[in-house]
Amino acid sequence: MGRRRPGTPTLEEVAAHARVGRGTVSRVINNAAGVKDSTRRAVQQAIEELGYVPNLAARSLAGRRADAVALVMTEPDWRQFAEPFFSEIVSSLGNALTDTGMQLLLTLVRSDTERQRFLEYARGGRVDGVLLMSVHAGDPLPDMLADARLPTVLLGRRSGEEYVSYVDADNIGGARSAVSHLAQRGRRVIATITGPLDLYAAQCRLRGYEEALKLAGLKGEPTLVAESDFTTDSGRRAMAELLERHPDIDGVLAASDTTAAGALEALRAAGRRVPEDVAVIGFDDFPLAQQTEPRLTTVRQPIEEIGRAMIRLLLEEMEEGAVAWRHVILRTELVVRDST
Amino acid sequence: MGRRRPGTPTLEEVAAHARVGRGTVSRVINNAAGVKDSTRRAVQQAIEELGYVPNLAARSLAGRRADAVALVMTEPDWRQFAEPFFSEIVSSLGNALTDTGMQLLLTLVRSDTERQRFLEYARGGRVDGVLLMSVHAGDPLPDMLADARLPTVLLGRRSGEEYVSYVDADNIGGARSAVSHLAQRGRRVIATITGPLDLYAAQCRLRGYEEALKLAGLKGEPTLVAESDFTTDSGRRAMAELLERHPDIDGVLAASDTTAAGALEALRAAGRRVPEDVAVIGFDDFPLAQQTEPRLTTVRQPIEEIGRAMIRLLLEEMEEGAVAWRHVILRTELVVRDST
DNA sequence: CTCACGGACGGGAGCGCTCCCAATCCTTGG
DNA sequence: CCAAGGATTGGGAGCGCTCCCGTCCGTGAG
Repeated sequence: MGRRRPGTPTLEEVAAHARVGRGTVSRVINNAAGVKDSTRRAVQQAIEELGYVPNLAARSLAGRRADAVALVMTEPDWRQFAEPFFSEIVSSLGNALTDTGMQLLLTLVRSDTERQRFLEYARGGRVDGVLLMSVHAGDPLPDMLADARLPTVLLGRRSGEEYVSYVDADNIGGARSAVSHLAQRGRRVIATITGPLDLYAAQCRLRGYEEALKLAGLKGEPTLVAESDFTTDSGRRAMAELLERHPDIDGVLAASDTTAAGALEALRAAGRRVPEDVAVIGFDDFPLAQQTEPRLTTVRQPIEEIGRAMIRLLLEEMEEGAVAWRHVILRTELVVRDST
Repeated sequence: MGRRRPGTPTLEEVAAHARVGRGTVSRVINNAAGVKDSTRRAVQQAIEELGYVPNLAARSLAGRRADAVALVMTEPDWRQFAEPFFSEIVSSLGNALTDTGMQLLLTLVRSDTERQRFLEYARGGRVDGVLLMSVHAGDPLPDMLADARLPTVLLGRRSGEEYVSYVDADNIGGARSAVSHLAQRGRRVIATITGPLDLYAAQCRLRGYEEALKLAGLKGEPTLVAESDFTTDSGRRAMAELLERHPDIDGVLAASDTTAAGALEALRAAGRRVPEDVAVIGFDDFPLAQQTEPRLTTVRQPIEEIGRAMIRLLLEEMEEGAVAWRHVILRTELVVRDST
């Protein structure tokens, strides 16, 4: 396959055109110090005139870096692709990356073939580091990346025993404070709609729910727990199911705002008033949470900070060569609105 | 910044270890012909033992290709990120790319800075070609890419006068056949919920709607047209608005299945039966269309084929160096279900 | 006027791979 | 048994850039 692009001018040609040496042009391009102002201008003009664009492959080869990081989504995430969480995270990563000059590359890993290809890509040095979206329990990719000594940061963790670097929110604490809040408002039959339980984050939120029930001296029953997959639809279904099992429910913690939105619909359909009959709390604090009727009380995840923290950890690992793992757990915050 | 990864073995070292020449190892890696079987095995073993991974920067520099293509989403698309269309397209592109050995890289361009950075990335030779998601009217990126002589293929076009290569569905024909179908079933007051009209595709669907009305001898009124942004919510709102303006509406063409789903909700809320009182047609034929109540009659876009066609065009341009523009318009198909 | 010193600048030495031609090795046919 | 011809193989010549060291020039002190 002949994929060559037509002859772009090279550094050398720019140098000749500006009547300076190769090194000087390189210095100008990377705006390093130690170039007289007049020279710099001359070089810049030559670059302009020739329409020079640095060849990144050559730079990468000589400089031993790629100036790019990958954000990988593995198959199970893919179904969450449509959820706001995803686009919010991508945005925050993009923001955090802007002044490093690195490109953010999203890649999809849906099969073994694709995983293999991505590994070759990453190990081949096309990215300096890898960010992984919410990894699921058995995902082998993080370890493969760690084995390849590629700087890697997970969003969330696969279990309590995670060694690869990660940034996570305090899901247990968030869920606990939400449920405590419900209990304080006098709710006595509190149900929860969890996320997919192969996600550690979903497990943690469930644990926080259980802990808070115990603390409040309320009884927890398995029938008060329904699983969803974070979609509005599954939230609606789960809520309907819960209502059928426990018509006396007066409080619900949903695993995400999207799920909570579905729960609200189901409650409305069942003729329950929110918050009078049933109080509802979401999780995440997406913009969505302020558009529901009533506006949603929810547990805020600091998404912007999560993105910043991930990039910071990644840069640190790149700096020192992935010799240590760092874990950051960010505090969550209960945002009280009209649904409780 | 020191982003160097620890010393991976090089081709040369593999060659030494297998007691062959550099060229032979290269041949084995790229599994080119002309290597004795015994030699090939020896080399493969050496690769295995040393854990060799080819350095892609070097390959890229020497081979003048990147073995990667970018899929760019510009800001206005970003809001559609959450729509199923997007993930379906990405999937189909991924499928179409599997046996070319190229990596698919999604990149986000949300600002001028990011556009500039992406251009440097692409012009710097880090990708062999660029795919652009549904471009909006004034988007300058396609032309910038064309100027840089980068193989580029758009999904959809910006106007009827598009020169850059693109793959599009026959939106006019699809809308026309949908509305004709409504007319044949005896509907007389047919409204439409369009997509964002700065998208040419949305304009085309509107045009098809108008043409079909004329053909059926029905009157078209501006008040029968409402604009949406492809979301379920906006579909619901648009439908409510239309019903208010024309309580006698008996047929609706929505700009997408998502919008149609919103319309269905609004109709239900208004106490209209579908299809008895009002017939509804969607556009796209997403899985969603079979989950609504009633199941949606819709205009099918051949997404898998769109993906395949985009990749095919891109490969052709890469092959011959972007000397010609190709346009492919794929036929759409009316899928009749229960909503008409 | 001479000498030391520091800021600018030039260009050699790779980075690790692909391309390609020349050299070498085997076969096969006479 | 020998030569011709195809199958294999080795390795030189880059690809375009960064790194870094040595040179050159101007300046101020002696």
